[in-house]
Amino acid sequence: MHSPAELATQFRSMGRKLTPQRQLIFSLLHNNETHPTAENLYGIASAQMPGISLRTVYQTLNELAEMGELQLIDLGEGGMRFDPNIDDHHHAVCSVCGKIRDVHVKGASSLKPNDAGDFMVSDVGVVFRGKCSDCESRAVKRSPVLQAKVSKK
Amino acid sequence: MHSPAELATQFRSMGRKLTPQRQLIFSLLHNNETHPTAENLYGIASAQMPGISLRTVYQTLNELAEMGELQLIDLGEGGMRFDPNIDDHHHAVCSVCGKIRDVHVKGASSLKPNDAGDFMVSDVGVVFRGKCSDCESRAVKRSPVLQAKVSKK
DNA sequence: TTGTTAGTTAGCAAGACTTGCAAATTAGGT
DNA sequence: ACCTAATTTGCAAGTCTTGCTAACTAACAA
Repeated sequence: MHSPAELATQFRSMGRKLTPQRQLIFSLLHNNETHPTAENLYGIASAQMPGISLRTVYQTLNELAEMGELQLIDLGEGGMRFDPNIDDHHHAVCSVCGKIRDVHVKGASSLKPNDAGDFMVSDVGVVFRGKCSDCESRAVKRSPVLQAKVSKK
Repeated sequence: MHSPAELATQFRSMGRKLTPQRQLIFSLLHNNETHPTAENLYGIASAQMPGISLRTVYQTLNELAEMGELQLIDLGEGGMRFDPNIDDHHHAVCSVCGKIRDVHVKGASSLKPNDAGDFMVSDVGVVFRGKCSDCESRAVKRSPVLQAKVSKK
């Protein structure tokens, strides 16, 4: 996603208005790596601008997506996630905490479907599922063995 | 997915009943490569068994998914798709006709996230988006150039 | 065959997420 | 300060899926 300032210019050049709501949403998305849902953003936005509506958040997100400023991610968990990172990247999803990380994948763009006739690939998406380092270390700390050690004190 | 007969045995060995509804759904899924939605299956099932409920279709699909007999695919198009193919495979989605094809991808399982710390990968999913051969050839047949040729007759 | 009962089904209500709509509001130019 | 088209709100509605429960039935035993 471009910077809030650049987006502002772009919106105006399209004959669209630069409302405080839009500015707020631009700023909340800028450098945001949390892959928020619309509801997530609405929660944060409400704190800074009481009265902003969820409808407006959705609307602005859709506009940005149409402009190619956001990547939409649907992991089948009941809500779309919005990613302002539009680099060529992929995602790693922790099945414990649910967090999504942006990851780069060497060789991803040269992957090819082996048996799909003459399918013309225009985009490749890779999703890794597994356990992130935070959850892994937390699991170790709470493992039965270690807990036994602790409780012997 | 295992064969309907094998699923029947498996269900019974779990103390579950082999109802006509389940048998029908097993048969509709067997060798089904259309990646149907619950609604799709309900439509076909209703034709053969008027009165079967959509609720039952969902229920059976969820049971099969929990048993690891189905793969769930969510492409962010507003409905889960069910895939009885549980081989190690991936998907190619045509952005014109929406059809999903099962594809094998050489090297997919050795892909690694480059910058996600110590993320422990347990599963990798690849989705190709593009245009399938059917839609490609259809586009050629209807191209302006060819249409001009045809209209000159 | 009949009886028993735990597992299933059907149908509807409700929940989660997202969009349509129309009235009220407002940014940006005159 | 005024106009007007764009935007925001709030609510209703749409889509997909699940919760709930009364009615039903497969499976087993006598």
